[in-house]
Amino acid sequence: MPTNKKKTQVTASPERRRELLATAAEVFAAQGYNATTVRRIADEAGLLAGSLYYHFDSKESMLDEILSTFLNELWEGYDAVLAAGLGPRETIEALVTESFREIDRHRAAVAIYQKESRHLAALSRFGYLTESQQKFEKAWLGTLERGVAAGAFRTDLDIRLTYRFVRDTVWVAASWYRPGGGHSPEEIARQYLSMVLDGIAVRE
Amino acid sequence: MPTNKKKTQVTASPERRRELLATAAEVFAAQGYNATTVRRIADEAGLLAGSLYYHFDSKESMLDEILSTFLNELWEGYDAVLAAGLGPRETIEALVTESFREIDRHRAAVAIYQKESRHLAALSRFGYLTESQQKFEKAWLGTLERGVAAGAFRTDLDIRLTYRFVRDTVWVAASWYRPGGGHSPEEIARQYLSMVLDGIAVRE
DNA sequence: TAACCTACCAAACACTTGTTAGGGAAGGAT
DNA sequence: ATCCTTCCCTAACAAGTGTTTGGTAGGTTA
Repeated sequence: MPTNKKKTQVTASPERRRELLATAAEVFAAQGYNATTVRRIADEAGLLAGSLYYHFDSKESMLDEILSTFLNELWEGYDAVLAAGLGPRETIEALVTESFREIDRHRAAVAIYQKESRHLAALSRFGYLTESQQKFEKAWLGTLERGVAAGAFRTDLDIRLTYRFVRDTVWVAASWYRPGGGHSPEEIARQYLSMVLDGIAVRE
Repeated sequence: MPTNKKKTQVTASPERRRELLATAAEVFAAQGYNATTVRRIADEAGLLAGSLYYHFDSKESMLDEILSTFLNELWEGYDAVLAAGLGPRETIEALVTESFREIDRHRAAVAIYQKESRHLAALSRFGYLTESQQKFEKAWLGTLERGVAAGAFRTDLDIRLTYRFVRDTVWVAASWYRPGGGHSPEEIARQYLSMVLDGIAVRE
């Protein structure tokens, strides 16, 4: 026998899995996870509800795979940035740019993450969400603190407020961003960084 | 007979209604509307599921009342600001401050609004959500354009991107804000405005 | 040809959901 | 003492939920 697989799904082509997960992610993002029925996903994918269980253990495991795949890719990019040894301002710029690239690639997953991660974190299966969020906070807050110490960022701001500000401004973009909509991720990142770093008011 | 009331709920004290709506809003905000069962709300309020239908027509009408009450109060404040004839920068400052006050007063409703408004807007019953959103965009975008024309705001930014940026930075605060948590709404508004207007970077 | 594997369907299962109907206890008004 | 109003409970309903079981068409392999 080959290497032990999951219980239900004995054999399956990875391509078909990805297809189904993509449509599932789209529906989850549009309707919300709980409001989405397994039959709706099947409809959208062109098969019947029960047939999904040939590919996946459960509705929850679909969500799990969508989110963990996204987070893994995200941290690949983040870790590369954090390991590059850049200065605080350049690190922030690189993190923001990388974030918008991830939104471009995984906008459905990001939207789901934002809507559901809070109450999903309560389930032990999704414990990695809390881990990721802590690692995230450590990276961003640490960089901001480095920047304040190095004189790159203002000292008169509450640093935790600043952190939440920067974090939120980046990720809520997933709620309105549509790929191929005039602005490239890099272009959006540039404008966002310009606003966050220098403000929208005219200098005297 | 007294003035005609709704179908089911013949008589009821407005105070009790508000109590129940408050706990319902809290649960909706924490778990999401669809993930919240009517039994869970009843549990939290200390009565049984069926008893809620003495006070309300349906689960949906609870949500409706929560959101419309919030939006009515919000527009009371906004309209006052917009009618004051302030300059663009002062208008933005006043709108942001007012927004944080509303988050302070209706944080549960705001959280619900953010999570659910997108797909609720599809239902004709919640058509006022779309109306409100359009009015909202008109007010903010208009003020920003006025500011650009008057030389108060930068001209090199995409104005719609700026609008979404300012809008989102304000309202996502509802996801982490907790009343009585050190910062007053006015204090948070001051810091947010400082970041949005002048940026977080140190000036040369 | 026969055996096998992949990917699906058809039909049902147990359970949860929002909602309703009828009743009753407490208390004020008559 | 009787009635009425307010507020809740008990008990059930029908529809919709995620999931399972057994079967099967069509291609690949032996």
